[in-house]
Amino acid sequence: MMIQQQSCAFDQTSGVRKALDLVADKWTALIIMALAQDTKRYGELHRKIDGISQKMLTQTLRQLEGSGLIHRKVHPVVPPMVEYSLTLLGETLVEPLKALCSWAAEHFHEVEAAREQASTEKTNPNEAA
Amino acid sequence: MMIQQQSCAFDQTSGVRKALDLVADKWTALIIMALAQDTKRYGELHRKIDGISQKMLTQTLRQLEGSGLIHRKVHPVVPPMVEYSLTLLGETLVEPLKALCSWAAEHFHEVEAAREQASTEKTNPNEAA
DNA sequence: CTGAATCCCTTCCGATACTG
DNA sequence: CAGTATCGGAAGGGATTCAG
Repeated sequence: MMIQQQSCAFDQTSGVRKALDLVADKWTALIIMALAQDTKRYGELHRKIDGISQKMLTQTLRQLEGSGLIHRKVHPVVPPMVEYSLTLLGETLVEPLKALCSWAAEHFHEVEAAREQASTEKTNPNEAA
Repeated sequence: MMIQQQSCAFDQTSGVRKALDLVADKWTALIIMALAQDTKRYGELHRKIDGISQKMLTQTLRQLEGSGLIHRKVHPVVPPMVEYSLTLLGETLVEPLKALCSWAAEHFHEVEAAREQASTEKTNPNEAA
């Protein structure tokens, strides 16, 4: 086992990995973005993100809470009511995330076009002649 | 099957998903960031990222090439030499990615502190008294 | 050097059922 | 409503081997 050290955060892998491991959870960013607008209840998140299962929602929520990015407020009422909101730390993540989403909104057409072209080239190799 | 439409890209899930599906590959962002500096050969990337296997490197490289984010230039020499570089489209992704990495560099201490505290609270529940 | 292909183990994650 | 527990398929990804 070796310890590798680097000075610049995005010059090497370590800093990048820490960011991605947090965000690349496929659901993490969705939840952050959903909560960026306002506080939401468990069911609201479940309905809003919709593709997510209870398992993944709860699991990701727990992880985000443990990482200090969201706050979980339990209201002692019946039926149970739990509200999730971003912490101050969580709010700082919204900006970079929005930057990424803006990029996607702006360029995903080009990405899909490139993919289309890549498929076409595989199908019709004579194009390259 | 239902079609859900939204006006704002990061208001709903679809736009966010497209961005994350591209970046959340655990290796994709690393490669983009590695190439952000300059053109690199296969072996250089392999050495620089280092945690990656040949399989994942090649696989991710192919995917990025197919998405039009990187360019693959084969030099007809022996031994073989292949250089990878960002396309113009790929370069547009660097900015948002750096934003994310900057966030990580700036806040990952807080995240780890929160995680530490979360573990402590589980171990010592009497803290909350 | 660059890469393809296989094996195989691990993790992810969705579906389902159950609880306070 | 807001979870927890378990099962099982699917996918991710590492190690190894072979090839041009």
